[in-house]
Amino acid sequence: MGRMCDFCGEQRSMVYCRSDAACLCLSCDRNVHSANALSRRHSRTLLCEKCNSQPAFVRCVEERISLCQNCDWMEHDGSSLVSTHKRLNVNCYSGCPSAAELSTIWSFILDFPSAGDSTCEQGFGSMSISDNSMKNCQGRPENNNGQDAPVVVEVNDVTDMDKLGVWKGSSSMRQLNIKSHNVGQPAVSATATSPKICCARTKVPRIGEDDCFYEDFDMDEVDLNIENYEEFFGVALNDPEQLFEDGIDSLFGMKDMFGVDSNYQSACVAEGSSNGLVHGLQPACSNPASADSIMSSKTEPKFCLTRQAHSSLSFSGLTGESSAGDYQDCGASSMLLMGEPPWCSPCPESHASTTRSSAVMRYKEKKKARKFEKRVRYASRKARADVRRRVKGRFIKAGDAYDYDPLSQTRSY
DNA sequence: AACTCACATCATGCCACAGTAAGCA
DNA sequence: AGTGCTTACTGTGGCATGATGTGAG
Repeated sequence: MGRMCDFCGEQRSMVYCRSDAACLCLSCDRNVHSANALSRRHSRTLLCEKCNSQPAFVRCVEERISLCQNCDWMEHDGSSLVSTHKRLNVNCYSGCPSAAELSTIWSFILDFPSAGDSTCEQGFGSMSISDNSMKNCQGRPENNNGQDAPVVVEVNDVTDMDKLGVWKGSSSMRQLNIKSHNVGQPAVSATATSPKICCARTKVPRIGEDDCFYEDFDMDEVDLNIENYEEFFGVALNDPEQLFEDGIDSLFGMKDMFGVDSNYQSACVAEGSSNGLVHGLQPACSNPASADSIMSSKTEPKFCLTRQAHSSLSFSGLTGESSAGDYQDCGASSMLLMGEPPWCSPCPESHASTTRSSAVMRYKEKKKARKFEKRVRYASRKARADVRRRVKGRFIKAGDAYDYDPLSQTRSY
């Protein structure tokens, strides 16, 4: 018996909404996400049928089960016979697709239950699958290497790819590639559009900050503003009290500059926090020398010292007895599996200053554009707030005159 | 260099009300 | 221990407002 719908509590949940962090049955999914234009944009996907708590990542054809990244990893570990199972990407969707459209998105589910009427409430109408509202949740290009991926995401150009979050190189993708699973390789070369720092041979895609897989990660819970990149690039730091935390920030600042997903940063810091990593000056990483590495990187700022500290952090996120699920949304695993971090390749000295300035510039741009989305803890409250009428932004009593109605954008006076 | 001003950005509080937790019988 | 009721608290989004930061003169 699967998990019950978080909204009605009566039907078995089938889809997972990341924005709401909620598991919903198809009926409630339609009801909740037809409430207004914003909720219609929520990206949803199948619910993992094994853990019933995470968004599905792939569909195992042999086992006829949808799995999240963690469960997929455990089920199809390379050492096991089932690692050869054929698996299909599970796509995200938004809007209010009909049962038929959902069947198209997830064509591998033959017994797809009907969700009832296909038309959205409030006359919104269903959103066409072809309108780019549907996207690959893992940011993977579809249907490559002859894999019969359920839906082909049409991308007009590179810009559109970025907008869609298509092939932004999520950790999940890289893990599958590395493990040589049956899930396809990217048809679109990431190197064509992905900026890299003096490591042209690296074929690692840039990790997108807007990767939908992480979109509801709560950045508010951990203050991760990176303010110390200047120091990292050459200004000595004299305050040992601040040294370690700034080192963490700077590390992540480096990561951020080179395009690594900010959620990796937050996830790893969160993980570190749970281990007393951030708040105490405990050794940040699995080996005691790691913190010292960070320290030394501060007093003698060089790129390769950053790498040293980085790899230590990666290990801290992956070693030990922790469940792999703890890192499911953390790019750390892939970062580790990729081996050499892309920015650590030896660079000709003549390019160093150019590289650094461009990295700083890109980092600043990215920092400027960064979004700190908050996590919605109670989807039902959000749903109500989304449709509640207001006067100057304030909620009003039911029946009172209003100046803003999220549903109709009209005024009562 | 110090100051003022204008503008931009950020943080906070407010509102109604359903849901939740705690306390009590 | 379990049940039912009451009460207090929480969280949700858009807007207004004050605080803060920044650059020009």
